[in-house]
Amino acid sequence: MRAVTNVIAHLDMDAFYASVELLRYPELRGKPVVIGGGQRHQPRETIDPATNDVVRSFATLEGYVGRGVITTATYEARALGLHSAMAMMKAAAKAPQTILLPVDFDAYRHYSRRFKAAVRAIAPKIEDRGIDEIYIELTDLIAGGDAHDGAPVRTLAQSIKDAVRDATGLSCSIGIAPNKLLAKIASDLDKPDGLTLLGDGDLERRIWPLPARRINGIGPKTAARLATLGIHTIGDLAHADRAFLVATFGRAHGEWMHDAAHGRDERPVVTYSEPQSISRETTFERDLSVRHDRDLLSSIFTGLCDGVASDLARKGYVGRTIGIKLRFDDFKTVTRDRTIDCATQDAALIRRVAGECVRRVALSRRIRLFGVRVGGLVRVDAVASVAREPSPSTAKLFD
DNA sequence: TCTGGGGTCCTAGGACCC
DNA sequence: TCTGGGGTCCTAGGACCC
Repeated sequence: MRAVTNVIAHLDMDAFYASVELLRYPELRGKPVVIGGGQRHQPRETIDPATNDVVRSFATLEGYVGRGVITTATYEARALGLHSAMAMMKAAAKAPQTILLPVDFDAYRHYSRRFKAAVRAIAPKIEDRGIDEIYIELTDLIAGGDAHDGAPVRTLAQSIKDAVRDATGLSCSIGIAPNKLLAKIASDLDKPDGLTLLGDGDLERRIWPLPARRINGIGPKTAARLATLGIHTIGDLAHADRAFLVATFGRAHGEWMHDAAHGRDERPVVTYSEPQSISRETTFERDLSVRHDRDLLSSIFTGLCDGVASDLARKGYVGRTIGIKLRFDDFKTVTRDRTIDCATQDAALIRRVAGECVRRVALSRRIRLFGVRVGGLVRVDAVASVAREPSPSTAKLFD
């Protein structure tokens, strides 16, 4: 009997937010465009009196002032050196004529639901990995055929890509491999509109030359540490001594990295998971002083608590662990939390407990970011009783 | 010209209980 | 009185991902 080879796909929408915007504004196709920032940069529509046509005008990065970052850049903008997570001010200095559009999460969620439904109609076992990517379990759909570089796999993947395009007008890239780790790397190998199959022998040829950073789970910190040890590629990592990696990075992390570099990964495709926490946070346009901006901070705080409470109610959860996050002007971040006896989704109770958490932090610097989080979630219909604040809290926040 | 917002998971120490 | 483990929960920070 032959061992069953798993067939797992990773599907990643191409420049998702930007591509959704291009459906709406097709005249921007082919131009450098970035999505991000606040809501100040909506396109303006005017009527051309001569032709009666609607004429849109778009903001550019030129003269951008603020703390926004790019969430998505079109491939044309990437060619200019712009990429997601880049500060908009920096991007403006680099390529001021780039068109800037505000984010519209409702639109992206709409297209997200559509592409996932289209995939599900073909392959029902999918794992959500956020708004624009999923893993797809294909093992059972490849009926006995050769899992690797066989026509059935490629045909199936192409039919998924076609279904996504039919449902949304958008392109995606798919990677197919024996596990999630390799499928994820594969989907990135031929972007955009890619379809990459990884089979026997491809590990050494196609994966080992890649930077170690391409392994999902090796971030900037770990990659930098690896680089100081002379480990740059996935192949370097695979050839590194396992005991040395364990000694340097700890048992769990060291063994995981070594296994990953050898393409070993046995995580299943998980079709459902419960949320662990719900949070709201905001970065201020300018750093706020506890002394001079107390009323403003207090009303922002109340707004965050109200937001978390309404998210909990809408999604049907209550939680016991209430916490806050503060980021200061030096970017140092502190968190405080407290677990209460009875789970809640009540805004006033969240506000009171979170306020107690704030009072445990020394507030000597100006504040850049404020966040409120509720964790330890359980479904509201699964608990016997829910805690509520008897009356609106009058406790002062910043005394 | 620095560095968003929403998450997950891991680690490590201390409290507390058996 | 001293000497132990193990298990679980709580808290704070950090790395990482989309």
